[in-house]
Amino acid sequence: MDAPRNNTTANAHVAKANNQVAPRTRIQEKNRARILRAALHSFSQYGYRGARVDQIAAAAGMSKSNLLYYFGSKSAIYKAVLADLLDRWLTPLRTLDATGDPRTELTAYIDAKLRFSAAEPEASRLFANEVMQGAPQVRDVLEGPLKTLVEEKSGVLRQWAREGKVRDIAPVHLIFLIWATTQHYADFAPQIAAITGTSIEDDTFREAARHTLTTLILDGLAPRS
Amino acid sequence: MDAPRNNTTANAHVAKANNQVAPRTRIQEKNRARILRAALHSFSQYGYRGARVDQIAAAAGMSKSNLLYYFGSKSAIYKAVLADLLDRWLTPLRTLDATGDPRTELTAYIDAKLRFSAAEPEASRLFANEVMQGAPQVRDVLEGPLKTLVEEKSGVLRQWAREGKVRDIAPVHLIFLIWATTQHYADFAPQIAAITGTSIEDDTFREAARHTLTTLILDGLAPRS
DNA sequence: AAAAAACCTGACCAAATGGTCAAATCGAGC
DNA sequence: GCTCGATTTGACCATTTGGTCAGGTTTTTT
Repeated sequence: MDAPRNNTTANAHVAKANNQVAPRTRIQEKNRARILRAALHSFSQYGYRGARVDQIAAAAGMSKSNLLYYFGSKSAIYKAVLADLLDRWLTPLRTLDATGDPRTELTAYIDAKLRFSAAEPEASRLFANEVMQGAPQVRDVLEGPLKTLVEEKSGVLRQWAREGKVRDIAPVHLIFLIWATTQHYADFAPQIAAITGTSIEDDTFREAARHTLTTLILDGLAPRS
Repeated sequence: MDAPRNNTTANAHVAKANNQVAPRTRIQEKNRARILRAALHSFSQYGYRGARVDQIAAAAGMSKSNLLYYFGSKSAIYKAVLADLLDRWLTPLRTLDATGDPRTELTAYIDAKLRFSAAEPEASRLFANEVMQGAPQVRDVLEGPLKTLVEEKSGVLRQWAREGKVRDIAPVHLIFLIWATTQHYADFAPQIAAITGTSIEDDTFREAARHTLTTLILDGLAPRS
């Protein structure tokens, strides 16, 4: 994808602001937020290639030119949306605590992931899309911080196993199972709606999913007698 | 998406053949197969909108014009690929047998799904893509045959529960769990590669996934004492 | 209230994209 | 080797798409 466009005199300040965390003005703050929201919607539904800049602009309620005033290019919008998203996606796993009780910790983790799927299904889908397309933008995050984090939490599970608190199963596959199942409710929402008539955004349904998942996982993990 | 194009005199025979199961000639058979293979590759990686007709043609080793001679439009190719795929995707669940032993049946089902992810990761990704975009082409299949099938197999699980063979958990969520986990290995292959350095196509890795999954699920499903 | 900076737009452009078509080539049956 | 339908292609087209730009309007600063 493209490098950010050359800074013309007209908007050098914005191009600079794009790479900063905090927007300069109230208007920038508002418009950047609206763009990111609209872009998340489009990118999550159509993927990078399939999303259309003018559609994002329309959804954000502004002209395409104005959108490109804030983000110099399509790929710049995409990268901004993705950066915004990664942290929220990664956070729940970080909180898994080795000193806590496995049942409590895993229950909390599964619940957090299910809530994320319910609260931000589009974020989940965008992440899925990016990864499915070979993770061109986030590969370094996957190979770096995420890999490290998974190795660390695998260590937690192995430690629990040594302490006899859980069974000795392959930790990465358990982590994949939790990711897969919790994200499935967001990523495959249309399929789930077609079959069950409801969605993970419905509290009752989410509670049923949570209950079934935690039951299966925790009892499957319970040490054999 | 578009309706198939009008049959011009030049290729009415092909337009007709497109809707038939069997191609007329050896050349048609070969070229249609090459197109479908190339199209699966592109659509699974970029989604419907993101895929490019000329790219598919190049990957199939023919001119764009020639590709459009066999399939009159982009959406016609897409529909053909998807139709090709649906059956293979649905088959494993159909074989789940109420009269069999739950452990045997579920193990076989999980294994079949994992093998599908390993053998046809692109098919799995294309299906994921289609569903994530709201299942515009396959919604009727999801709401019809798939829903019926899921309800039938939910009945099987409930029956096993009544017979005391498995615990009484919400059947659909168990089915979703198996779908999610097994497809995850195909759909999120780049993420899995980044973390583990291998993929579900590797026999050893698939065996580890199979073992962890079946262990957790079967023991999680074992009746409480 | 000026001046400066930030914000916004419509007109415009080059490249890409899905698709058409007339004409050339191929290949099996006679 | 001729014929006729099947196959293949390159030239071409209309539309879409990401992006630019000159200039106008609004907001902030002084």
